[in-house]
Amino acid sequence: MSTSPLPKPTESELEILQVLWQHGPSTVRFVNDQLSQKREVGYTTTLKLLQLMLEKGLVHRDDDSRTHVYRSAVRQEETQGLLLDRFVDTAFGGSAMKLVMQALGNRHTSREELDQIRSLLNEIENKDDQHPNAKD
Amino acid sequence: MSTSPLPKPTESELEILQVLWQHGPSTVRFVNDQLSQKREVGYTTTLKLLQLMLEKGLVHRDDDSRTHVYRSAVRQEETQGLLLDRFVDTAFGGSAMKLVMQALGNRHTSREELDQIRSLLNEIENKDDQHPNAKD
DNA sequence: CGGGGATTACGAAATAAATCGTAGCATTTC
DNA sequence: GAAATGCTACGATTTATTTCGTAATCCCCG
Repeated sequence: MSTSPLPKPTESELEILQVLWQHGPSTVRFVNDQLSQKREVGYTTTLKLLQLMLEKGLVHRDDDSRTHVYRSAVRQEETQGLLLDRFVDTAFGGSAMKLVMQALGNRHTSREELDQIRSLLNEIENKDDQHPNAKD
Repeated sequence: MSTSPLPKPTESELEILQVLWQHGPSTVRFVNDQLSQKREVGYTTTLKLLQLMLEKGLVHRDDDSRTHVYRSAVRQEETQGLLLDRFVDTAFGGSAMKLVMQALGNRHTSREELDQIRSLLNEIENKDDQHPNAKD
């Protein structure tokens, strides 16, 4: 019943996943071009990373054609949730609350966003009341 | 204006900082005992880490007495803010909003906590009104 | 005093992550 | 059909981090 081993991506792997999440299935060339916009990175470096990610099960690969196409094997929300867990733990001593407070307090948040959060809060409160279980 | 280089602590260093933040200035022995409650870790490992952190400027050391006492040289909120920035960037593609939403959505949040956030939201909104403090 | 226990200093091994060079194969091009 | 081009495979190196062994030193207790 392994829902999914869900290996923990490193920072570089995360960068790649961002590209795949944002642009969909991509070639090594494309991913590398994207990464290169932010910083210098060799083609084979990106290639190697993607190969490692394939082994880890972080991505799938379509190698029908000579030029392989990679796509994310993990869902964005799920992965981010996982990382969030780890981060809350290591950086905030386990208190998600503190993290949220800090995230809200530290940076500028528009009124729109504030309202957005408010409705989320209400949703949570309601859902919590009715079906502690119903997800989705 | 360079507030301070503020070196980025690694995960292990973070663990130690948590101890120092939580318990105040401590001996190597104490820090090691605390860490050992979570996982096996050798005494000299902790010692070495603290020494490295001293060099990096992450901690101060009082070596008046033979048994040195270390204390954090960085403030908790500041450090956490720094890490949060980086994390938002690498894991959430820069959207702090998404992070907050996910943090709230994914885990159980008590009504009390929800209320806590609500008041924070109000505070922010008010403050924002009065002092359009262009922070950048 | 003198030994045992604890502490620091330091070097270096073990591990993890990222980067790249080179070789080899396939496809295109002339 | 041979050279040029572009791609993958793979090993090796580099860099960062964590871990620990050993030696020197100090302090307390008998």
